[in-house]
Amino acid sequence: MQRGGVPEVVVERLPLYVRALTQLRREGEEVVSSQQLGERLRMTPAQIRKDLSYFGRFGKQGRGYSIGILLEQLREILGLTGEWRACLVGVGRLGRAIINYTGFAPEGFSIVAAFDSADDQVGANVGEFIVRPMSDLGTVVNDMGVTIGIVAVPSAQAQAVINQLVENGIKGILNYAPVAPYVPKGVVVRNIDPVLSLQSMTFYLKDL
Amino acid sequence: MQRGGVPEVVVERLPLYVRALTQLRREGEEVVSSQQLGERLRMTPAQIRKDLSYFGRFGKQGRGYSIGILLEQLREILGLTGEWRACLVGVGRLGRAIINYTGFAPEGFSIVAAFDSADDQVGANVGEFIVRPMSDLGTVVNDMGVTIGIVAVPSAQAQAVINQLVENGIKGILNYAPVAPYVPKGVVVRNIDPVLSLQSMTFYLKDL
DNA sequence: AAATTCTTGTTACATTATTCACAAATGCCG
DNA sequence: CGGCATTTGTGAATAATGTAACAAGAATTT
Repeated sequence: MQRGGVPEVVVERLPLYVRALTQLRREGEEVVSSQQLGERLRMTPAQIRKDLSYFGRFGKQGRGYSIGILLEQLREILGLTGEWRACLVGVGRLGRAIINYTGFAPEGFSIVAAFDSADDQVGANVGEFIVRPMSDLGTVVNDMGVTIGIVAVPSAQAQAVINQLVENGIKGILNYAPVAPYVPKGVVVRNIDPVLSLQSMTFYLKDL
Repeated sequence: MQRGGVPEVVVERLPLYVRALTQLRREGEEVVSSQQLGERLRMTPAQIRKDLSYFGRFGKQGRGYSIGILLEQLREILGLTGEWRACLVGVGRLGRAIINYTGFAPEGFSIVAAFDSADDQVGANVGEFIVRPMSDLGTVVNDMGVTIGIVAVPSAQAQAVINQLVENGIKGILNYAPVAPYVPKGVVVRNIDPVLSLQSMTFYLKDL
């Protein structure tokens, strides 16, 4: 349990609601019940109602939730109303793929600079960016209002890079390196690690 | 070593142990205590011991765990002793990045075929593969012993693709599309969704 | 070889998360 | 309008997960 008494598991489900509601709205719906939302997301209506109740009372008995209103509220709660600026560190294959990934921008996350700790990458053109040296980090973070760092460096360098990001004021880290990084309290980390996912999957597959 | 009765959260932590132990072994260590392992992974020693106790008794009092033995046991438990063959569906930008990702092979996961549902991609050369039409799926799954499907298609097509994979006998799905797919019981899904990760991160960043 | 220090595996306890169940609203139908 | 069908928000009950505590075994020291 963290911030304002809202359990972290609950916070992690809110984006799911945002996504489902967005889709429903695109489909022309205006109202949705916890029942319907639950069917779509394959979770119990009770859980949805309970989750939402941590933040307020958004529904109407006998009717459900106004999609527009709930969506707006959730986006506000999650801090998704503005633009979030991120910098990428590591422009190897993975980093290049991340730069070219078109899924971030529509959700309000923009990559505004690319760094690499290897000298032979610095100065190179990647996507629309010129790769910068790590020594530029402080300036870029301050000047461009960067709050999120995306880490796509080899695991051996990941912790060092993350330390540098944190020292330069980065508050959120999206880590693609296969390590469990240490960060001081107040810095938020999310790990993206498909190998771990596969390795727990095989437990269930192994003698099917 | 029974599967029924082991909490899923525990199974999801085992790969973390495997990774930490592998690293320790590379560093030349032979023995590790739950205390040391806990420091490395930033979790309590009690949790590690409890997790392991679901599967057997691997440690020695007063000494700790033999890294070699524990590693071997965990790899066995997770089904990581052999090679797992996967096919990729979707050879857009994301799919191409996945094909070229070098992190899977060393862990025993190999991509052995690439598909696309768009006709204009079929026949194209991607990495070392010639992109196949979805109609080849059944044959490939059978002939090449593919058990895992990696989905990297636009979200609108994801569910349909997943249905096809399941119909053709795929048992595990690594889904990169931003949807929560429906699969019948017995099929295991893991979702990779960096946008969701960012969207829950911002909750904690929004008024820092 | 006794005392001391470690460290496991496990049981008991504490905390966290999910589901249930129902009063109170709301809308709809005839 | 009255009755019926919905559906929320929530407190209580249940289930799941995590932590602490400790007896017992093993290594190390004296």
